[in-house]
Amino acid sequence: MKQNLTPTRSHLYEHVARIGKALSSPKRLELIELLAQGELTVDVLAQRSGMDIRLTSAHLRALREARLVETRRDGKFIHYRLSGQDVAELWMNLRETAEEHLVELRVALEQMAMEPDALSSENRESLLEKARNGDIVVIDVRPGDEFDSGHLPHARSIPLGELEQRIADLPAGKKIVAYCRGPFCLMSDEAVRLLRARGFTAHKIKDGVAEWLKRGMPVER
Amino acid sequence: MKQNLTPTRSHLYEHVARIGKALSSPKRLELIELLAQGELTVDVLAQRSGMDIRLTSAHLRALREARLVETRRDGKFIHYRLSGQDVAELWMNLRETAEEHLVELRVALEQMAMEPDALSSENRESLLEKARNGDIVVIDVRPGDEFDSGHLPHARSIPLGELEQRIADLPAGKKIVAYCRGPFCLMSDEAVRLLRARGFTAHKIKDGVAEWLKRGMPVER
DNA sequence: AATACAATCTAACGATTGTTAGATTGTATG
DNA sequence: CATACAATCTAACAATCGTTAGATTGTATT
Repeated sequence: MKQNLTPTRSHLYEHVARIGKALSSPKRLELIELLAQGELTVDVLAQRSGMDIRLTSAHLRALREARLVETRRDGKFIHYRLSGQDVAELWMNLRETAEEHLVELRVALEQMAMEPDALSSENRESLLEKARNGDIVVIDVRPGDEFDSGHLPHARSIPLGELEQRIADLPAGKKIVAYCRGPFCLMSDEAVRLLRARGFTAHKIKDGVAEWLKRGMPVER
Repeated sequence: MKQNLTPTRSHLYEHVARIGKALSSPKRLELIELLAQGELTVDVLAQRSGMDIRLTSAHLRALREARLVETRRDGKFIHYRLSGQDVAELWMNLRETAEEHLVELRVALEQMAMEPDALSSENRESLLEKARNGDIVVIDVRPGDEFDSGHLPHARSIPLGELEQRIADLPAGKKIVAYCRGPFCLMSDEAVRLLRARGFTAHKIKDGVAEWLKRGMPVER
């Protein structure tokens, strides 16, 4: 990293490329996506991403050097968070551009996930409306702690692992709408499969909390 | 590039990371910025970026493999263009996030460029209004061919190199507003310096055509 | 003080990238 | 058909990066 005293044009691009570099690794992108849901410690990030904690730490270091994440110490634990809402939006922007232009990605997504209910900005509002009125039941199938750190309004927390036991709690006649972490998360697909097998009318939406926020929709705690 | 038959979660991030990788090189970012103004041939890109044509070609190849650019053959020439408006917006998004979080970038910009007129979305409209009424003169100091392929409404093309000779054409009493390629381009700064030395009231705006378009403003041909 | 645990640091490797330079392909023109 | 030129391809090198594993730091607990 040659740091000349008089900065030139090319230095400007080098700085921006630092951010690009931080976004050039699949593992780092996964970490950013996890952090888009809220602040997390290194070992939780390691668990959720399935990486070794040392590798996780190394990638977080790279993200911190690019100023995309910040840290906070709390006793033995170090909490990482995105340095701003704009970072989460940059990740989603990158993901959307990839989905737009990379056929391979679209194919892979179609193979893995079931077709979700389309969610334009109008029917995001109407979904909220129906959920408020109790016409539909919105369930959040992420682990309970993720629900606690922020979730869609009027959503009920039913972690995927507990869905089978708690399935009787759900009203038989109503349409169920499941969501999880976002477009790359498959827990809601699993939930919909299970619910349909038990005779429910169930759909998934692609949105996670981060996507919901990006569209200017409210999130509850 | 291991391509498994059954795609997994991690494959999804790998695809997105392909886009990130394409954005991880300063030279490639410069090419994207140039292309954000419109379609260009390889040798023009090489000239404008100051790179060897072979290196330019290699970087364009990387961009094409990430599907961020597309090509069109016209005789001996191959024209490159961004594969969509979203790519230009992704670049600007990346640049804005870098500017937001990297102090070094902000410092470098301040050292190199003069303070521009702030341009919120309201006074973008009012700038347009004043330019239409003839209260101010908007000059585009980029090379003439860049002006031809798209410019701000009511702007006059006065390439930086010709400004000194044509300075008499400008109305003495009116405020001059100069623009060029965007925030990383310094031609408008040079123009403002020259104009002020000759007694004009001159300001620059950071916007280039791409930034202007991103804000939903009209562009002329 | 000794132990436990979260997190980082360090060193090492193999793989990937950026760059350079020469050779080659493809198209238009005389 | 020969020449000119745009653009790509190929080979090679040094530099950088991702990953692994062991050693170390810092904080809380006993």
